[in-house]
This record gives sequence, structure tokens and C-alpha cells, in this order.
Amino acid sequence: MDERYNFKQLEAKWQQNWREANLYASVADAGKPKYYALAMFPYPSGNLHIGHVRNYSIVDVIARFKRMKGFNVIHPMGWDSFGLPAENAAIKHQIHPSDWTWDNIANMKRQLNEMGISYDWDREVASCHPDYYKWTQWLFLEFYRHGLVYRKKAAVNWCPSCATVLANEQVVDGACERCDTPVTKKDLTQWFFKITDYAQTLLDDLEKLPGWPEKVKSMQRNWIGRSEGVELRFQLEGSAEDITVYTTRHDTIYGVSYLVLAPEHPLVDKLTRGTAYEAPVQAFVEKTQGLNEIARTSTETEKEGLFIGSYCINPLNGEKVPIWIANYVLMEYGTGAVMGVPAHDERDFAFARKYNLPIRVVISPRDRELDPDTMTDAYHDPGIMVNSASFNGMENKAAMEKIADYVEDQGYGVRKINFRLRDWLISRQRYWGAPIPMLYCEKCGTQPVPEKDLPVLLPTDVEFRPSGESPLTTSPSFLEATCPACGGKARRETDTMDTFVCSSWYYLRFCSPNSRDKAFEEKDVNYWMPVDQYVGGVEHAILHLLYSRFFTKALRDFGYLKFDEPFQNLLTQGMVCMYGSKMSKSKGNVVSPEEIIAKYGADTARLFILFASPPEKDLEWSEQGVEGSYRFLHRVWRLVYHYREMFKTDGAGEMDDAARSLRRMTHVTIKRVTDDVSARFNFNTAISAIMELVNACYAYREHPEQNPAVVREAITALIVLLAPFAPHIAEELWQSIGNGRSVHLESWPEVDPEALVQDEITIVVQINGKVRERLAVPAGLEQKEMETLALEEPKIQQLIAGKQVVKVIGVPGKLVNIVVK
RNA sequence: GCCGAAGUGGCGGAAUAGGCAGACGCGCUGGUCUCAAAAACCAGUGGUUUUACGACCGUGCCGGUUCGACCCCGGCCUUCGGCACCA
Repeated sequence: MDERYNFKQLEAKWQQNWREANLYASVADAGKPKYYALAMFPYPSGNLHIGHVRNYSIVDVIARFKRMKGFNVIHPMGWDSFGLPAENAAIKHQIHPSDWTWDNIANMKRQLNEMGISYDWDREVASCHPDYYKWTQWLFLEFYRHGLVYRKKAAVNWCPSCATVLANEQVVDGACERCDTPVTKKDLTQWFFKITDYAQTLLDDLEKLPGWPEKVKSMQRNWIGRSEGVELRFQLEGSAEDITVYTTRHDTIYGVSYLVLAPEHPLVDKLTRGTAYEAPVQAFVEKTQGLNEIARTSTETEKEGLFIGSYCINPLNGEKVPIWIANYVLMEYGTGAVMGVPAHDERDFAFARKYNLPIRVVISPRDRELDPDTMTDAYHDPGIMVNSASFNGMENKAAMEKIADYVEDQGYGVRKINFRLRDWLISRQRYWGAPIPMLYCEKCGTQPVPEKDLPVLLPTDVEFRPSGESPLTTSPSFLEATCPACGGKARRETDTMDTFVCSSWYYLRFCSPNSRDKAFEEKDVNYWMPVDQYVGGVEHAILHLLYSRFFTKALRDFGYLKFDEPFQNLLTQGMVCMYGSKMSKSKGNVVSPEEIIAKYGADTARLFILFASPPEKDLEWSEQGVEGSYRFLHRVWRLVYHYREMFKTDGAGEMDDAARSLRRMTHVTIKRVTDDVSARFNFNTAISAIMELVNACYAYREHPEQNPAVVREAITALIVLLAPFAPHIAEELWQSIGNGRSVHLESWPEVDPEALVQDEITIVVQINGKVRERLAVPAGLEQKEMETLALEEPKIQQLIAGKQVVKVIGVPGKLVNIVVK
């Protein structure tokens, strides 16, 4: 054994050894309990960043721990390798996206191996490989077959910089989530996944996920945005047509003083064409549409509108209601038409005041009367119905049900549940993605590519320059196809799929990565799935995690899966920060994992990152902290080195107090580390417990009488406990104390309850809740005896002298509190 | 506006079921070793006060429950995150 810890040589040695032994391969085995540990697979940008290191270190600890606990662990890794950066690099550097991507994958795989992460590389997948995207396309066709894919023309989000459309989920504050460019609207015919069919289930089943952070669940609830209300028809005056509005406040229908249409509403043109209102209305519509998404949907934007010259009839009270258009009504939500109730809605109130529209109170607070002329705010609290015909005097909450019943009975409208969630737009006008496997035949119309013709391969003869159209349109060989129905000429769909489609099912492919004739084998998937522990950044709280849940539910309904949630437990790891803000190239506060590993080694890097903060919290990077972890590993090394000879004999020594105390420490540490790792994923406290054991060993080293058996037990436990966190040094030390088999194949140590027993414990004596004295007492002392002992203590006697003891509270094993007056 | 999370030494953080606040690490101070330094090892390290023993204060703020509150309850403040002219 070397006297010094030489991480460089030892880490390389063991990485090679583990690879050659294929130590982390996983094989389905119905006789063993399985455990699926998964980190969100990365986009192969070329280099591992520190966030990856954190993510993969966390999952690696879990995987290694579960393996040692006897689980059949699957811990795969792959590449989310379609996407824009490859294409941008191709344009910039004249490299093919494929070459760029595969080079990056090779480099990142090397970096991951240098981290010592225990992946089963036999299961590696890359979403840009034809063997993978063949099945992405197959899934698309399955969804199509089941009516969950459709094509429609819609005003869609367009990112001018990325030159492609985006899903709603990819628009953040009106800007592209990738490049921050403000998104514009474009009318395009695009492919959609009907995720809205699953809105209710996606919402309800969040209840089945107690292992998910509340935060992520609430984000998904917000995004799905369920609301219960009523769709109500207003007859147009002097016409058979009507306008349907959606409202969640049908208790206020008697307070309607106007009706507002979205400027894009189809009736607007119809009602104003050829009237005096046509010109001003058109001007208004153009002005509103000129606004970008941010201005259009901001609460700050001044509410503006225009009367369009028509009236309709309030079905409940027969009143004539003027029809307006306004910038605050959105065509995309509900019916694109709302009723204006100024007395009870903030926006309507502001609008009515501005344009002098009547305000009628229909819900009155119990303690005062509202005066429409002097009100300064809309009233939206509960109250009593007024000015509402037969509903007067009712609680508005109760009236809501009654009015909904009435509306339905009279045929004025129906109860309606609305969702904010939109269908998922998956077409992308870019090259580096899975081609959408559809054909257009002049005779037969839209035709799916037959399964036997999959994959629809990406052509190589394409022009990458972004033009707003898919680069695939520049490849004649790709465009021309044969109609599977009539054998005539057909044209291929040239858009590719959103990369989130690829990442919505990769966790299934990991179960059967090499299956040639199926996306995944049912027996594999039903053995390994669901994922027991999923770990990744919170930035995917909605996007990837919602899409994956949708895929799993749909595939269950198609009959391919037996479960309906893909990820049992989810951990969203915190960001890695430096100088208080997230590491990013633009802020210039990045540290390179490669440099850290070169300087300190992978074990140090892992240890620091796990020790500095619990996994779900943000982590402040500190080079001094890294050095502390490095020092600790040296300290462990020297300790084992010091005791190396003791492993060459099997002699025991006398069990004196010091030996007993070290043995106790060993087992306390086993208990603490086990609890911290299994129950809480608090790796920081697990590591601190290991550090305390090391400190205890150093203290014991000074003791004149050494007990080799106790030392061997402590050191053995230390190395095994350290193995999930710092796998290389643990392996080296393990072998250097005479073990031939890998430490990573060892069983997790068991706590010996005998070792935890103490003869004497320290209790605290409080007077009025303040600690006044500490007493050493025999363990297991009865409450009464403990109280007596505390009261007899001279110092306590002195402190309570002359005072009246009101009460004595004894908590066995902990403390005695004496209440005095 | 609605929903969610957080607030503890100089710093990262601990306190797992209401029972010793500050584990562990960083930093700092002192010591040992050394010609010297580094490394290593040992000791100390919340604040105020005291020669000292000790005493008092202390977990964002105000109040409550309790023998006892970082922890539970009520009300605020601040920071971060999500949703938001969603009808």
C-alpha cells in the first residue's frame, strides 16, 4: 500500500477494471427485487457541466447504495441527441449535425466514466440513432392510429431566431425558452398531440405521486389550469345567431352590463361588415394583433375596447346587452367571448369606469351596502344575491349551483369544465429531429407511413440554412415517395418532431435497448418499470415530466403498459451557484468539471458536491470546500495506512472503554448513514457522519491499548460506507486491506444493536426550561429516580433554594425540567 | 392577485417525533513538529459581559400554545420559484 493517496493513478486503474469486469451490468431477474435509478438523460452539448456532475453523482449514490442493499439495480444512461444546437453548429462550422453530435457523445461518455458513475453502458441509447427514432416514429403512428395525433391550422408560436414553431410549454414570458427571442404568432398547419384528452387524468393522478415534490405537482396543476363554469348563449338581437360565453361566475349573470368578444372572434367581422363600425373595428383589431404576446397578455396593459354596434339578449333577465371588443379577451381560452360584470370583476370594473358602462351590484356583502357610483373596486368576496330575480337572498355560493341548474333546464347553456392546457404542437421546421412519418397523396390524402417502411431516415443531401421551412424540403430524394394506398406519387411530410417526443419514452427503451422488432418488450418494461427514483432539474417540471406522464398513460390505454405513472419518486436537484447566482457562461462564473477532476480527482469532486448541500437545495460552489473534501480523503487514506498491519492478523484485544466507545461509534455511524441515504437522501449529513467516524478513529489511535478487532471493524465499515460516495478510493482501500472482490459487490453493513447499548448516559437538568446542569446517569434509569437524582444535585439544590418547586418533568434518557416559582 | 418553498454563526450547512441550538466542513486564532515554511496533528472559535466560576442575549419580525418552541398555531416582513387580463 502506498503511503500517499494518489488519486490520478488509482481512479484510472479502477475505471478500467470496472469496465472490463462489466461490474454494473443489469439483467432482469424476476427472483430479485428491482430498483430503477434514473437521471434525466442529457443533451450532448459536448462537455459535462457542473449541474450534470451533481445530477449524476446523486443518482450514482442511490444506485450504488441500492445495489449493496441487495436490489437488482438498473442504472442506464443515454443521449437526448436530436435538437437545434447540432444544426446551428453545422451551419456555423460546416460540420454535419450527425458528426458533431456523435463526437460530443464520445467526449461526454469519456467524462462520465472519469466521474466513476456506475452506468450499465450495455443499455446506452441515443435518440438520434435510427434504431431509436424508428420507434419514436412508430409511437407517433400508434398515437395517430388511436386518434391522439391530428393536423390543424392554428395561430402558433413562432421563434424567428430558431426559425421554427414552439409548443406552448416552450414559451416562457412570451419568449423562446431556448434563446429568449420574443415569440410571434403565425398561422400554420401543424401536427398536434391531443394531450388535452388526458388533462383530467394528468391532474387527478398527481394524487398518486406522494413521492413527487409538492412544488412540481403544483406547477403541473397550474399548467393544466382546470376551471369549472358554465357556457351560456346570448341571442343576438334581431338575428337567429348567438354568442357563447364561458364564465366561472354564473352567480353574477344578472349583473352583466356588456359582452366582450376577442378581437379575433369570427363574429366580429360578420357583425360589422358594411356598417359604420367596420373601419374603426378593423383598425382596433389590427392594433391589438400588432402587440406582441407579452404586451397582449400582461395585466399591466391598459384595457381598451370598442363598441361594435350590435346587441344581444341576456337570457336570464331579457335585458339588451351591448357587444364590445377588447384587448383583454383572448381567443384561445374558453369561447373567446366573455360577459362583462363590472361590479364583481376587476377587469370589467376598470373597463366599465373607463367607458362609462353601467355597474350593477348583484352580490352584496353582509355588513354594508355597495354603491355602484362610489365603488372603487370590484367586489369578489362571498355575499348575498341581490337584483337577481328569484335568486335574491341566497348565498352566492349556493346560487351558483341553482343558476347552473336553471341555465341547463332552460336550455340557455351547459356546465363546462375548461382547461388551460393546450394540445401539444410537435412539428418543427428543422432538420435534426425524427422525421414525422406521414405522406401526402393527391388522390388519397394524408397517409401514415406503413410500419414496415420505418424508419423514415433523415436524408444527408440537405441545405441547413434556416429559411422558415424545414431543410428536408431541399432534399428531392426525401420528398418523393410512393403512396401506400394507391401506389401513386406522394410527398413526404418534411417537418421533424419536437425533441420532447423523443425524451417522452426513453426510460422505456432503456428496459429493452436492443430490441429489434419492438420499441420495448412488455416483459422487460413490466419488470423494470416504473422508475423508482428519477432525478433531474426543476426546469422540466412541466415540459418533459408532463409529456412523459401523457405518453405513459396513452401507452397504458393502448395496452402496452400495466402502470400509468412512469416516475414513482422524483427528486429535483438544486442549482449549482457561485457568488450567489447560477453558474452560467454569460455570468462567467463557471467551473469546469474536467479541471476539477484533473486537480483533485473524481472522488473529491463527488464528495464535495454531495457534502455541500442536500440534493434538492441550491449549492454554493467553493474551491476551499473542495479542498476540504480532498483533505478528508487524504485523512481517510492515512488512517487506513496507519492501521494496515492490523489486517494481516486476526487477533483481538481487550474490550476497554475506549474500544467499546469506538465500536459504538462504528455502529452509530452505520445507522446514521443508512438512515440518511435511504430515507432522506441527505447525503450531506451521511458524509458528516462518516467524517465523525474518522475523527473518532483518529482519537482512538492515541489510545495506548489498541484493540485490533474493533479497529478492523471500524475501518471496514468506514470503507464500505464511503463506497457509494467515493467509489475509487473506497475500492483501492478495500483491496489494500486484503479483499479480492470489489467493494461495490459488498453488502451494506448491518447495525449491531448490542454495540449501541450504553451503560451511562448524560442527561440535562433544566430549571424553568433553562439548562443548569448535566448529569451522568445509568442508562435505562426510571423517570422517578432520574427526577430524584436531579433534585438532589447540590448545584440544583442551591439554585432552587428558597423557591417553590411547582412541577418536575422527567423525560427518560433525555432531561429533567424543574419548574419553580 | 393566486399557489408553493425558504429565512439559523464570518461562510456552506446540522438539529430525523416539541426536549442540550450551531453536528460536520470551510475560514480564523493558538499550539506541536521544523533551521524555516508547507503539509500533518492537537486545542479553541455565536454575541455581550466577567480576572475567573458564571450570567444574560440569541434560529427574519410581533404575538400565542406549552414545564419546554428553529420545530406547533395566528398575524406580518423579506427572498426565490410557478401561474396569471384564463373570464
